[in-house]
Amino acid sequence: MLTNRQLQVLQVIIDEFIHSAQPIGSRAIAKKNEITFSPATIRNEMADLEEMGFIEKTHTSSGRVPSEKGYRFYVDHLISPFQLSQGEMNTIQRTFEKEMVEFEQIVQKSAGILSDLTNYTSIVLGPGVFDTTLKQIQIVSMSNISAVAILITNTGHIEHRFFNVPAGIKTSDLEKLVNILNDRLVGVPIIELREKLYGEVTILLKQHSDDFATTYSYLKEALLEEQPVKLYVGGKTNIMMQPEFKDINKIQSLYTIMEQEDLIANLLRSSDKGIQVSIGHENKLDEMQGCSLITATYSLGGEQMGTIALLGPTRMEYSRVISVLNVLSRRLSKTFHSWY
Amino acid sequence: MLTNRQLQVLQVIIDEFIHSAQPIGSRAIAKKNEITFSPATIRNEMADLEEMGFIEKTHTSSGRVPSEKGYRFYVDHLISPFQLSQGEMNTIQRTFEKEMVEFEQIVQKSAGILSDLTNYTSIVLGPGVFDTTLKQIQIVSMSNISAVAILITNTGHIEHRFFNVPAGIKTSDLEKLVNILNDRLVGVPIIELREKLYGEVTILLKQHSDDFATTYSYLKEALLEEQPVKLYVGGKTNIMMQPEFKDINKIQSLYTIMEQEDLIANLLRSSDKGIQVSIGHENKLDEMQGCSLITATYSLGGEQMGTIALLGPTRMEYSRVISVLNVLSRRLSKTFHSWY
DNA sequence: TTTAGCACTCATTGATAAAGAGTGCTAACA
DNA sequence: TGTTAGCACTCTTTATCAATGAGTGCTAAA
Repeated sequence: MLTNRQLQVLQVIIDEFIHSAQPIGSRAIAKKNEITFSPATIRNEMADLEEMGFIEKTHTSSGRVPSEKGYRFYVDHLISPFQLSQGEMNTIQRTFEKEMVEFEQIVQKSAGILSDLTNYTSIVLGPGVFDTTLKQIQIVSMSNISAVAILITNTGHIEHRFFNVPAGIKTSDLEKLVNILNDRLVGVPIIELREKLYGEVTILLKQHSDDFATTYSYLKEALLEEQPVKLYVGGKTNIMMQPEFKDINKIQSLYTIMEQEDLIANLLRSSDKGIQVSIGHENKLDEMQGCSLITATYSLGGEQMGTIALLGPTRMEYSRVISVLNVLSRRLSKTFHSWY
Repeated sequence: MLTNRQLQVLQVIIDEFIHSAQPIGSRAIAKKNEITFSPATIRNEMADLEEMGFIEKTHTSSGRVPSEKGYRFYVDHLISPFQLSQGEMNTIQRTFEKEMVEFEQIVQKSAGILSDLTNYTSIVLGPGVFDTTLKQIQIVSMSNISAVAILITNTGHIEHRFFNVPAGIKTSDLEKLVNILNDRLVGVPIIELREKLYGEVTILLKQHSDDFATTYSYLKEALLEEQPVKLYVGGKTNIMMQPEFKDINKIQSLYTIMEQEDLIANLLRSSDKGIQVSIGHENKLDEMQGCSLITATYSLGGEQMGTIALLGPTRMEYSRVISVLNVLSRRLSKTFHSWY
């Protein structure tokens, strides 16, 4: 549909605009080495490209700027694979070589790398409960009336929940309770926990004293509490360096939306496998107009575990960002794979 | 040193400026009810106040603006106690009434209240290790080569540290180890942990096998890891609403400094008991020029536990902020007191 | 001692002009 | 017939200038 020459022109416009953030005129395009035709010819092509909706003018006599449709086309057809420099690869390598035994830590580090390497804002969604199973439950009594349950999953994730204990419950009772729970629950996938706790285990505990049942009901509640999602954001201030965000109101609305972790977490969680690019209006959130969000998933044994993402202006270094995400998501998958 | 009339004028200037963020002229001052003298008189007084350094002009024929010295004087001598509205008191009350069993939770909520109530940015330093003692250590084996130690303090704070386990160590060995540790360490103040671990316990464990000693050395390292400080920041975007921060660079440098949690934590930790006000240059950090930081401490049984703070422009609603901090720090102290 | 009056200063605003970048169209060219 | 040079035109940006208005400092009168 597009002629070869139009493709060339479009590519130059977007490449240039991504780096300069300035509208590109026909003269500037003609100066490029790979362009062998005159500004007048380019103007004709640009008129066509504009008619097709790939580029826009900021005013009647301005140079051209890519439209969102233009970016979409660029991402789908024009970007060339980007090679990270040896130095950058080394940085990543070194970070992952450091012995890390903790899930959270590695995920957090990744957020840092992403934003440092791209100068955009990174968002990393920690591994979900997808195929994690319960490894152990422990209960520690804190006082006469309260105790804390500690949940440990096979992925090394640890959580604790406080709960109330009825008066008169002895430590030995708690121990008995925790033994029963461990008996029944170790190895159970987290997502099936609710079902087990309400079914099987409840029935089993019916045989015991009332106090026991009350304790269990408190504990059950604590165990089933929705845990706030873990979201790691890196390079939050990077966004302020982009000229399209020199306006404080834009920044403020973006920051405000980013503080709603649930929202962002859901956004990332629902992202499809592999690299996904959402440009401007393709994002559902109004606050993200003018932004692009690029996501990549990481996985363990084919099972999708979490998502890493970069947020920047629609005028984004797509090819660079995509390869950084690619490298890092593979790296993450590999690391997790080597653990389990 | 200052005449009554000068005090009055100074007070009006600062009060007004705090609310309008605009230089105040003599005419505007004369219009105030409590002012009974003419603009010309006020101009004379203002000239004097300026000479003494309490107020400044933005240019030769502008109205006056408080200087930092002016704010300092205002805070020390002029502010009148401020009463929170009944509604605001209720908000606080309601938040604290909700049953909260967790340290972190209550501290985090406090940060939220502070920023909501003042429209500034709140920073809350969670309770330090000051007089917390170890309640229990648990160890859970994660794989052949790694395990996790879980530390529980008497204040309900829970932490976990991963560590490597030499090949050949059995679960029963770990149990033995943890029993020894609990025997020796329960009730020990966290700040003495290092000493104990290196002294007494190391000696005690010398008797056991080499494997045991190796395991212990890994574990010891993990236990003594510096834990990153817990800092809760609320209403980060509030700062963007202040007209003095319409400049994106200023915002960026402030955000960047606030991301250095260690720095901020140290700043707060070193703050003196009670309410402390640092105005503009009184702050040590360059990035905080033009800002005021007001801190309040909360305590348990006379022992200082942590700090809550509000950060805003030097043009801050001091009287309101101070009373909010007062109310909240007392409330926090009270809550913690009722727990232990 | 206080205040009215007045000249003066400076920021802000709007209007106007000049410069410059870029376009679209037309006509000439290969 | 596709390509290009030329040119009139549009629109932004920047500078300059004048008018307005808020506010001051000083002087002299009350």
